[in-house]
Amino acid sequence: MPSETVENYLKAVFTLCGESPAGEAGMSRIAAMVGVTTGTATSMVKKLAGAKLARYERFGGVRLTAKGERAALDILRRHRLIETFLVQTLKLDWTAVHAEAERLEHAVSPVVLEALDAHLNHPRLDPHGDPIPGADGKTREPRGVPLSSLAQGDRFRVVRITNQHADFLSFVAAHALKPGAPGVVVAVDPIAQSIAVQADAHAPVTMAITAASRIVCESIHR
Amino acid sequence: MPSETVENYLKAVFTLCGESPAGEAGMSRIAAMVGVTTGTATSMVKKLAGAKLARYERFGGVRLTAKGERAALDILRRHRLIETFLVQTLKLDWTAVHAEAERLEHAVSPVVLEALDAHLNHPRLDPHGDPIPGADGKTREPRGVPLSSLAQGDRFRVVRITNQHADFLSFVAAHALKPGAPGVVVAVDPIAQSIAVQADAHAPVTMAITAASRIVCESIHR
DNA sequence: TCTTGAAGTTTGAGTACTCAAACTTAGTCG
DNA sequence: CGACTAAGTTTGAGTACTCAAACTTCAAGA
Repeated sequence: MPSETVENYLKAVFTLCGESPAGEAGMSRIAAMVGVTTGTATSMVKKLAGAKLARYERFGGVRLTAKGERAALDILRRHRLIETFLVQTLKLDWTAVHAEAERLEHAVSPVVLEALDAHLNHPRLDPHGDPIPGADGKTREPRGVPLSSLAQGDRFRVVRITNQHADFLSFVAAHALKPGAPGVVVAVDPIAQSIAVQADAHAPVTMAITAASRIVCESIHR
Repeated sequence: MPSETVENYLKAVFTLCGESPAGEAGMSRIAAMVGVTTGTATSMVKKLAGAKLARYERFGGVRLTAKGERAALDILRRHRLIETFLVQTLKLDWTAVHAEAERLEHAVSPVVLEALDAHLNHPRLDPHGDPIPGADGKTREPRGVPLSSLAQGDRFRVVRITNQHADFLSFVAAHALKPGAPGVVVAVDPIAQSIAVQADAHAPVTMAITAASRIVCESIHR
């Protein structure tokens, strides 16, 4: 059973691989995500490789093995199920549960996890719209495109927020852009690299394209 | 904020002090409860003393300071609230939740804890009948006497089980002696050091006086 | 009083993780 | 090409916790 520390590295490598086009994670990004120096990350990645959880060679990128990926999906399942529980059952604030789940995910046993899953009625999405992997590790990615790819006048519905920072989530919530919310693209300014959007019955807000890329939407054709 | 390890020592010292007539905890018992060697316990107790959480002198007993006691009660609150949650909300088995709570108690933040407390409607007893300390650390001990102190023919109601071992709890459950259950003392044999009891509408069972001392009851006068 | 055994303490070493700082590698730009 | 830089690696040391084993203390009993 991997240690809490190893689990955190696994999660970091997994998400970074998912975000990078090459499907590889760089050392400095891993270090930043886990919150350690790059030296520490290097030695821990070696450890992951030693445990056959990751593939890695000196000065090359890091990627998970099938075994490592399976472990990462298990952690993700725990994390997202806990987030769902905290919001749905305990009524905690949507923007605060990520940090809480981060601590709890290492302490829930399989028994508690499955009981939680049953209690919540086997949810498939967490409060941020992220898919919850099944007990078998299978995940169904919700389809959608980044808000940043839409054009002026496009109508959309938010399906997912892919940046868990509390500040960003508060921003999203403040402008009524939570998963499920419908809205419209008011303007796109390629020079300023910004996009203005408006959730139904809310004031419009302008944000950078980079920020909008973290809000995943499906377009509404009417 | 005390580490997970320190929290475990605190809990051990607290319970042992509560159980001992002198109100002191011995090193070997602390070590056994935490699951380390006595040498390790000695050095950790020194650390507790250094942090003003415990009072201790070489070859003397260990006891908690007011600060240490406050911390221990906080951990106990977390532990018992979590146990209550696991049984009441997640419908987990009464006999299995102790171990689960042991892992989770170190990972719940004050915010989650209070949300849990509200969700459960501020319970005052956990599934074993143990009192749940308030957020202020105040505890109301349920009154009762050990089953072992009753005499033949005495009718009683179980109020609390003070041995959390899964085996013991299963035994208790198998004979319908869970907290709240009414019963009667069938026989007491001082020579064999045993006591025979019978829960209403169940078969009688004979157990050692030592075992019966872990079942706390209130007698029923009718 | 002397011995003995149980309980407690100390020491030295090991594991898991961390950092700072010196160093290597690989790619980029003048 | 050669120098610079960003990224990655290595080293040496430190923290928190652990054990095994040698040692000390204390309280009895012979």
